[in-house]
Amino acid sequence: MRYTLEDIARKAGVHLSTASRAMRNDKLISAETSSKVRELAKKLGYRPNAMARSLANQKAMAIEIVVSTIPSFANPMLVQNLVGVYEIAELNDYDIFIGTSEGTVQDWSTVLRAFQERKADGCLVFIGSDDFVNDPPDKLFSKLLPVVFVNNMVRHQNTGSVNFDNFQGGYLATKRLIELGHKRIAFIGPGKERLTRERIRGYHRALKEAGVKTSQELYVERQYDMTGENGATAMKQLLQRIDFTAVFCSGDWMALGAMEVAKSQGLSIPGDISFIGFDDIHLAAHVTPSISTVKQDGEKAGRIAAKILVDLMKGNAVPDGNLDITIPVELIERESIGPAPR
Amino acid sequence: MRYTLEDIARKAGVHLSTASRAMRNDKLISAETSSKVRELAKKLGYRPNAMARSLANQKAMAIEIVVSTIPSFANPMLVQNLVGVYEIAELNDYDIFIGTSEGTVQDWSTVLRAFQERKADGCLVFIGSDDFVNDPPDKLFSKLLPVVFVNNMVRHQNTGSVNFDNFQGGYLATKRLIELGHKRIAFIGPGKERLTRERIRGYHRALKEAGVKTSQELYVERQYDMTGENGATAMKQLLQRIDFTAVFCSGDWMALGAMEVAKSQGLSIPGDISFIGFDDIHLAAHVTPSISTVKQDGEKAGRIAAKILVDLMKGNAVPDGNLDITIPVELIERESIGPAPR
DNA sequence: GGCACTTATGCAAGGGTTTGCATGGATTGG
DNA sequence: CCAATCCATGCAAACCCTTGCATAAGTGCC
Repeated sequence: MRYTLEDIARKAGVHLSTASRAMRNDKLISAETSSKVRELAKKLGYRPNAMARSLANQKAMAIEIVVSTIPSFANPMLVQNLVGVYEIAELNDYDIFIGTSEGTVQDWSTVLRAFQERKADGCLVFIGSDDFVNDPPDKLFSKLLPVVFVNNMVRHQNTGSVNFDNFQGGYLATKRLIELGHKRIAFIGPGKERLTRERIRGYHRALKEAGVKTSQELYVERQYDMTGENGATAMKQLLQRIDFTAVFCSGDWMALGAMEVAKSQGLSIPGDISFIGFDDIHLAAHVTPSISTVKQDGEKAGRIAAKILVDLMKGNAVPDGNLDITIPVELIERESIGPAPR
Repeated sequence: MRYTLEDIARKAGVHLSTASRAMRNDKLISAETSSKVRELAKKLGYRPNAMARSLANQKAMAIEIVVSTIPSFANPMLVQNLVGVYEIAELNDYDIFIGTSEGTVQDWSTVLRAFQERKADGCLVFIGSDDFVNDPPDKLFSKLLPVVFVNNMVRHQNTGSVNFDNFQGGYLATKRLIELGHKRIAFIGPGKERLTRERIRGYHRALKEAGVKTSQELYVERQYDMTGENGATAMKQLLQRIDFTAVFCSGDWMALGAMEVAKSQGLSIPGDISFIGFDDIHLAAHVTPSISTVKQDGEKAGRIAAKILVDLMKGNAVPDGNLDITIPVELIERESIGPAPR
């Protein structure tokens, strides 16, 4: 048997509205009545109907997590983010549900739908590609649905963003390679992602500072995800057309794929080529050789993003400076890098 | 501006209820009126309020995904499952949200809550541990909330399950090792998980069929997850106390961790020790040496589980035989196994 | 002891849909 | 031409909760 508030009220001998207030510990209700109602509710296992409550409150008490496609969850960084998000969501009584942009990168329909159907009070967007944000429909923002972007940025009303300091990451990694004597440093990554472009900026800055000439041939931009396969393909192209002594990969998976190719061609790591990745996925420390990388605190990013979103959803005033956050990164040195071969 | 059905009705010059039916293409409404209403709704961007609709229908049109903790998503098999689940959910207009059992394995509170608060019409449980199912509260099932278990099994009313043929997997893997001449084959896995226990059964069966004596010392059961760390720890214990030529690991991550330990101790794979894993995670093919493993079609499991759940939620009759499904597995041979050293 | 307050509770509208039943007009058949 | 039918639409209750306002009972004051 599932009880309704009315059942509880009747059995407790009070009015429906009194029971409602009692359940939420409203100070209007006497401590005596209040506890009587609450105990009865507890005994009967009563729980308020979330839909009715949402309807009355005009709050869904839910956050939509937007990813491009479900396999995105295979990205360990996203999982880390999620841990942080969940922590904050739970603390604030928000449920979390999943939406996809259905592959069509430019597709805002999920976000819009969540809002229009009032299934969520806000969205957390984990899509890094530019396409997604270049031309957000006015419809969306004019309606003031709170949205927080992770690894992306859209400045608008009711919008926040959380990004790692990708520029700094690219800079630190490249600088370290230069310190080790490398001059010809290749880059592999998906150029359509905002975060990769930032890393490239850091890469260029470090090269420029050191007076190392950059060459267009040293880039390989893959169109899409940072998968091992893409890393491997890019590596094969690089090996065919140019010589170099180090590779900076915009993602550990890509680094892993690229390293496999190098190994299979009999190259020694880091003897012949040094590799440096990005993300510090769990695996990076567990392969041979272990991968040097730029570490990002994914849980922290998730927590911050969720906090901003909660504030926006609750209508709390958030100082402009706290809406767009950049999180520092850290270089982790492991076996995959070494002095440049002479 | 967000419109309500009443707005649409007024502008279309019809009654609220007529508009409601028109939106759903009810045959009661004339084609003319119907299309007039629908076009107007489309033009104004009207979308029904999901909460109000849920309240009226007594359907949340949502599925809750229950995992033990968020980091479970780091398990690639779960992600594969999710791909399948999402496909079916979307097809049937169900939303998906995430719940955890909050670490306390025995905690059914999330599942109960989803049901009591009517936020979900059914649950998909991705928790393999026995604790979780040993003593499910009657409350739960007496209320007939549809639940489908993946990698676990609870036979009850309104309940389904999807499991891989773990027995067969354990059997095939072990048999292959035996064919390669191995006699002392160790096992590593979390014994509290139903799926691992099945694999152990298969392992024993193969040994028994071949007349190979099994030894208690060859097991190492780790309490919890199939992480690389646990695999490594177990491997260290094994190496200290006994000699063997092959290890069957109940999970590729464990195999990877165990292999790292072996390599770090100067053992050659598969020269000195053969390794075989389970799951065929993406990574298995990309490490050196690549890992032989038992492959499971995760997406298929997800799809089947979701289909069963949808049927249960909709009240469709499901023949008893279609409620508990076992999916075949396949042995994938890679570099990590070879003939037993003599 | 009447007045102004405070405190605890009840009343009823409102939130946006769905849906069984009633109604009114048009159509058919005898 | 009227009764019987049918079709399209309107009416109102129901889903379950929240909340501003009204009411009733209890307190203190002069």
